[in-house]
Amino acid sequence: MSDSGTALLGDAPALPERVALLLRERILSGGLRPGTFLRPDRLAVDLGVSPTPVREALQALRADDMVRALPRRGFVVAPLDRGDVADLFAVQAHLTGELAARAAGALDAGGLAGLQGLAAEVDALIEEPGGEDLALAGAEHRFHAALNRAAGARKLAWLVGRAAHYLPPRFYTDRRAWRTATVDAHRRLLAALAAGDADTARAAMEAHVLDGRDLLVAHLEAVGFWGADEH
Amino acid sequence: MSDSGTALLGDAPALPERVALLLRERILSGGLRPGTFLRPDRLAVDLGVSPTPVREALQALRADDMVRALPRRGFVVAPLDRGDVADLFAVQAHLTGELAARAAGALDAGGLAGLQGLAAEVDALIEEPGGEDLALAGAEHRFHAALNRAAGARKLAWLVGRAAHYLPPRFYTDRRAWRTATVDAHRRLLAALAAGDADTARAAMEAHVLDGRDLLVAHLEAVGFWGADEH
DNA sequence: GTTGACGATATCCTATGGGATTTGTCGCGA
DNA sequence: TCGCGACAAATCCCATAGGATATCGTCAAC
Repeated sequence: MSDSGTALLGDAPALPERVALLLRERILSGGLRPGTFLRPDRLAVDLGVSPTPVREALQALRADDMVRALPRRGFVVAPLDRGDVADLFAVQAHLTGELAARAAGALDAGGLAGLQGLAAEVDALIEEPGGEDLALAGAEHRFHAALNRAAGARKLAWLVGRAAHYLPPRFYTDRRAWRTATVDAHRRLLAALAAGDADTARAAMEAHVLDGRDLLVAHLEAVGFWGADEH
Repeated sequence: MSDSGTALLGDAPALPERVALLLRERILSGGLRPGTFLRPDRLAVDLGVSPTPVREALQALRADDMVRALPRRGFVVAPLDRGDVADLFAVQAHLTGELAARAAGALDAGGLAGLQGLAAEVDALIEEPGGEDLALAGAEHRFHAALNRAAGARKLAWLVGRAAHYLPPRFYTDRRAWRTATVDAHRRLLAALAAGDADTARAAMEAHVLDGRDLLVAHLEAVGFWGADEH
């Protein structure tokens, strides 16, 4: 907090959101293990920001159930076991599948063309091996957002977005397996949407989400997230 | 900011949470219609608190998708139509039912006795016609929380808690129909739990949640929440 | 009538400080 | 020696003030 304010962060979106993103990554990277205590004021000085945006970021993490508030005592990183991840992605797959199925029934020609364009952007970025992770993640996000908008179910899309915070970009964008699986999933999904086949769209989307789950689980295993559990 | 700080609020839980509760009630009561703009600083002076807890409360509402943030322009009350409510409670019923089913399989004698005790507290408060709404809502909450704990699915319980913010206490505790339906639902649920009958427990709980949905819908109709929609 | 720039307003964040509560330690008594 | 109560330190929670930046309304110019 000596010289220039934001020290180790970029400066594109709002500050609380960037802090929340950083904390989410630290938690899922194993840097902050479940049970770790977080002191807001200390975090603020460590990150080089003031307490206000840190407070807000911790509130956001609390809404994701990634930290829990201990009144007058700070925050703790919430527990997360294999069962939790399984539950989370089971719901995620179900809801995302439902959204895809609804989109299949509600999509007009223009909407379909728009989705195809977004999918093409994603595919193009996937093909580039040295591509920007952030650009790829952004394109993927826009694709899903457009699909959800087409489905016309705001609250379902909201729930999906909540749970999606458990799968940050850098845990999948650089995985070769995910890249190949994704182009295939998008292809099958778009074919189903074009045909208005809700059931196939649902199935393709569910499979896509479960691919993401497998990636996250593999990552968590790799970093030893579960610690000394009974394996 | 003139004299004593907290002017029109109680003082039991944390301040941001109380502000969030108050805003949630205002929105679902029709006082703040979807599309209404909210200015954080103005809200702060109107409520007689500082901008800091208001910021945090609005962040919490944003996590519930009850308001949306417009960067540098404040917040808007999020849209909510009949389809949204239907979706929300369909998911809520499914997840709550799942939790009940798991509890049926995982409950030991002590846990069952504890739940029966909590249910008895709820029933006692329901019988008292002039009973305290807050006490009843608190007892009901503890009952469901204990059940969710017994089910051992943290993330499912978390998702249920998010969506539950759409059903504030005062929209159901004073409804006679809800009171009679609730004692019956609890009785059937406890019987199923005692017998370890997961399917019956699930069905009873789903019906219980859908009762709550019907109450909310009736309330929203009564206050003219939907406004000039095509009915 | 449309476009451009200017000033007012409000948000977002920083910085600081006080009040209240919890934690940790010490001393006392059993 | 062990349990218990009180004091001190640390920390959170919230209030307040102030500055940097983006948006909106207005007005002049083309």
